[in-house]
Amino acid sequence: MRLSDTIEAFIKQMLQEEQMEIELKRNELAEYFHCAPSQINYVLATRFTPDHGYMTSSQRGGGGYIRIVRVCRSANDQIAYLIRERIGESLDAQSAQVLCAQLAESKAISLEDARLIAAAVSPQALSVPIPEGVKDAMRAKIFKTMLLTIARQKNALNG
Amino acid sequence: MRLSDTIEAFIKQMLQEEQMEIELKRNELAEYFHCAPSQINYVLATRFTPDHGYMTSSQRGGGGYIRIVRVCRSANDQIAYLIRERIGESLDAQSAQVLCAQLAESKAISLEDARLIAAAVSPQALSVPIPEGVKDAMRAKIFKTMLLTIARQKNALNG
DNA sequence: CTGAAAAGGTCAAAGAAAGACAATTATCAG
DNA sequence: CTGATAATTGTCTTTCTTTGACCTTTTCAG
Repeated sequence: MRLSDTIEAFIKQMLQEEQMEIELKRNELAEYFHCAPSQINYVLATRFTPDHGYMTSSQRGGGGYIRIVRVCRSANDQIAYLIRERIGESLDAQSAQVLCAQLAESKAISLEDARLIAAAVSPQALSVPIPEGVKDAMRAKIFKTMLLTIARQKNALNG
Repeated sequence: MRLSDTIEAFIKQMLQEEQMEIELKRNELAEYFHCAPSQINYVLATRFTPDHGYMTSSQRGGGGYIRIVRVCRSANDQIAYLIRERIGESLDAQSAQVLCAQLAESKAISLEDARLIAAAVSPQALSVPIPEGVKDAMRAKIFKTMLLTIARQKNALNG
């Protein structure tokens, strides 16, 4: 297993046990995992972004820290945000995958539905010879169309 | 016996003994069989495609891997038939709709899943400026990829 | 006030896989 | 025998991870 994954898991563990908000010392954590301090930044940059459902902030100098907050939205808000603001006209493959994972993890949609969206917009599913930019545009449309469909189906149940 | 066949058999052996899902190192496997690493890609591309009932994914970089998931299907399964025979390389919008309706009607998949597929391959979702023929090719791929995902989820429940 | 110490940030380079694809070689049907 | 198809190899590219050198901000002692 990669070090980055281990660190990611460690941080998520902390977030589960404690609560939605933790504070950590970059140097201590780096020391603990015997890695360069900037490795911590790498983990945050690749696994704790807003797309992943986290906000981070930090303070330098004596007594400095890194704060990680888990963002919590209702399922409806989250879906609406994605459709109206986040996705837009273009979505690359990697972001799509991250967003699907996040939707499932936050229980905004079921894991099964998340996998279905991920499958539909995966590079494999879209592997025809057209420019990458066009694929991103199509990915955005497919993603939004499917999200809308899921939202409608959810509402049909609840009323 | 050709090397490719040996590698194919080896991977299938792993998939039977372990479970439906394995992870392997491309370089290790290539080393083991004394062949070029790209040979592994060849085997995957020719023998572990969606049409064969497999899904593959991979990760590059340090700690990279190739993951292969077998979607166990009974030969007479309607989903398997669609993936292997019916859909093929190209599927127009109208046929896609009909197929979705039939799948739901015959209870091969749930109504919700049928609607999701229909949404994903609808003209609306695919409305970007590319030739109609390319869209049909893409529709076929999306359809098959999603069906395979559903099949996998179904038999994850049963065992 | 000021400068050293204590954080954390940035960025680029090195390393570690896997992917793409062209070129070559083997096999096989006719 | 020959042309087509399949298999094999090699080379170059892309992606992800890890490290390290250098930069900026903040605090705090004197």
